[in-house]
Amino acid sequence: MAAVTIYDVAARAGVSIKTVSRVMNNEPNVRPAMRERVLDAANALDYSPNLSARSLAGSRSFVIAVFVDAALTIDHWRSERGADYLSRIQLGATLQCRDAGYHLLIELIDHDAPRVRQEVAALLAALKPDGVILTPPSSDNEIVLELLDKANTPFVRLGPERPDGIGPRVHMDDFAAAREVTEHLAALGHRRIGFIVGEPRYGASQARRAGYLAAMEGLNLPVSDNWVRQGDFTFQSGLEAAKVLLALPERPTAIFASNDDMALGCLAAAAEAGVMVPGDVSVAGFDDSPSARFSRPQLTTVRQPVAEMASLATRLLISGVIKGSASRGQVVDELLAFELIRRASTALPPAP
Amino acid sequence: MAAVTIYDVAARAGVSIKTVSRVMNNEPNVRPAMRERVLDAANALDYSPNLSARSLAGSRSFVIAVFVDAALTIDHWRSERGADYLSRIQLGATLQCRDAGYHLLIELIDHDAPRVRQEVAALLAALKPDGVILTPPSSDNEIVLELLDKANTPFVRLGPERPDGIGPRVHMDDFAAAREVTEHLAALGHRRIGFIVGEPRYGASQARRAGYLAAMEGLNLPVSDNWVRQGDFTFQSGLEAAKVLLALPERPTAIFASNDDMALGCLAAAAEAGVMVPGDVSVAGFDDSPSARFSRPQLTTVRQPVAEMASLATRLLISGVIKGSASRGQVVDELLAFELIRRASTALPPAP
DNA sequence: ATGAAAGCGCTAACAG
DNA sequence: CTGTTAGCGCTTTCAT
Repeated sequence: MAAVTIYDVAARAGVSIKTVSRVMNNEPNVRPAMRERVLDAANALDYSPNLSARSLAGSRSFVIAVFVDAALTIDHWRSERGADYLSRIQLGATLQCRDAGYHLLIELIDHDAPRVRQEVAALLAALKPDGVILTPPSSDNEIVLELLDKANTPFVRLGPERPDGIGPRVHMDDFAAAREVTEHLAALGHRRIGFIVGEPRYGASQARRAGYLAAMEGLNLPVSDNWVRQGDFTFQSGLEAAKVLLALPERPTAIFASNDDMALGCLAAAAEAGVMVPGDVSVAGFDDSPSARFSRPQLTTVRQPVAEMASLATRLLISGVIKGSASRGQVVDELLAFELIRRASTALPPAP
Repeated sequence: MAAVTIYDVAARAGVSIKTVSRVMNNEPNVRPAMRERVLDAANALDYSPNLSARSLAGSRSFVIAVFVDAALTIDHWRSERGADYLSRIQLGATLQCRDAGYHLLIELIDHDAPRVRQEVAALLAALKPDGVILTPPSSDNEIVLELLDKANTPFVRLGPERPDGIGPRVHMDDFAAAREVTEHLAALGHRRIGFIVGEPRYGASQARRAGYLAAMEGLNLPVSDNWVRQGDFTFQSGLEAAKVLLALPERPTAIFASNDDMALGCLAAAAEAGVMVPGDVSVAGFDDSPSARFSRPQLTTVRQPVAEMASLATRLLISGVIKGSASRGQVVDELLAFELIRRASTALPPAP
């Protein structure tokens, strides 16, 4: 059962291995008749080129790697909640890879361990991936960006993330999305709108807060420092922040949490406090996670085009549009549209 | 920026490349002092062996592949519900791989397309993975099993699945679990217990039904054909089956659905029909999916040790306990424990 | 348009 | 214990 190699195909087709190689790689300079003959031989033998050999000899590995934060991802997997972000990435990226004969590798990286440098360098040296997709917060990790650049490995930074830093980005406009949520609440008649900030390590957290503040200012609505609470994207932090907000003497009639998990925490806090949602207070989230639809009431939130971003990133990488450090001059900055999803958790404020 | 190779390390350490190879692979027959010197050189140069070269030259590829059904997985990803099974697999398998310097590849395979044979053969030829983890329903696909065996690729069949067929298995006892759920309902006082069967293509479906029937018989409880409805593991099928069950003249006081999605369908059907859960009818599911905890009331269900199964399978593969077709004689059959999770959806039957 | 030769970076099978 | 010599299966480069 020795594996069938390019030599077997060449022998059967009566050509040189180079010709077989040409055919397998769709290179030019092969007469149609010849190509046909080689293809027939390959089919008859069930030939499939060995990836390692191709990768070793050539410049392509047919592997796209996705770098995700280890601690975060494991946490999400363990909690069986929130693994949703990675699932969407996998959906978008895997399908593209499949169509192009590529393989997708999810790699956990210890985003802020002292050994990131070594870990990532080793990964790149060992795998030599044809492209890397960076997810937040690695999209903003300068060490990672530097190593990718040095290794001349094409990569795409998946947003949201800080606008600075090198490299191609595929992202969405968190600022605009947060502004739109806030304006939606204002349009319903809310004037006292509370906000729960996300984990500060994420670029998205700042962007969303800025969007909220910009909307409030644009609408000439007052913003009290008391109404802006710090959270960290967890259910628990949302619950605690909401507790404080709901206990305020002049409490907000609406709370906008920077993500769905925290918004669910708000719902829980409201239930505990005997406050009706949306009767007494409206709650909006961000992400459109699956749980946003299982909650009672269902959450008004923002759908992020995560699968679409991953899909686009993968296509850019595979197509060769992005070419490693060679493309540093060239700017790739794709902005994808979000969508405000209005559900039952936001409604008119209570009559005064 | 040429990549650093084994020659660079050998030169710096003043030894032959073979010695470097020995050190990198933890082979014996290297004096500690020598090993130290090589390690120092490797570190100084940030050397990391090229995976493709190792794979091409040697017998190991440091890749473990997980075969999942394409249609099913894409569907789960799209619906953003149920992707949970794959997430748990990834949790268990990825962590083990990471610890051992292996990489995990999730491969979608078109389980019942005419081209499975070619698709899987190509995958094995191209990747030469050190091991393959088969998930249901691929665990039962004879073509896949045959190809794996022929390619001499070690593999583990993740259960539940049919007991027949070759190869090592890591699974849980669906029969016993279903029996336990049924007995739990009976212990609460239920005598008329309905059952919703799962998608027939899954071995688990039969096993769970058998467990239900065995429990009923063992308890001398009547089983009416009317109480056993066919479903297909979807919410919708659970909803429809439950509608029928609830409309029965002498309707069951408890419904045991073969998975959580269908159980959620039951909850929806009950709500529609104005039937209280668990006041009027108890509902139990199977899987302990995340949504089982978001539902109202929360579902009584069975927790499957999916991550543990994947973790064990990965360890078996990496450790070399399972050795491809060479091990066909040797029986590996690991049975992992499930857990009945009692939540609010099951309670005493209504007073007659 | 096709082919021959020379590696890619590593491990395997021997030699010493 | 350490080193030498061949490949692994493919792509590259350079002839033809």
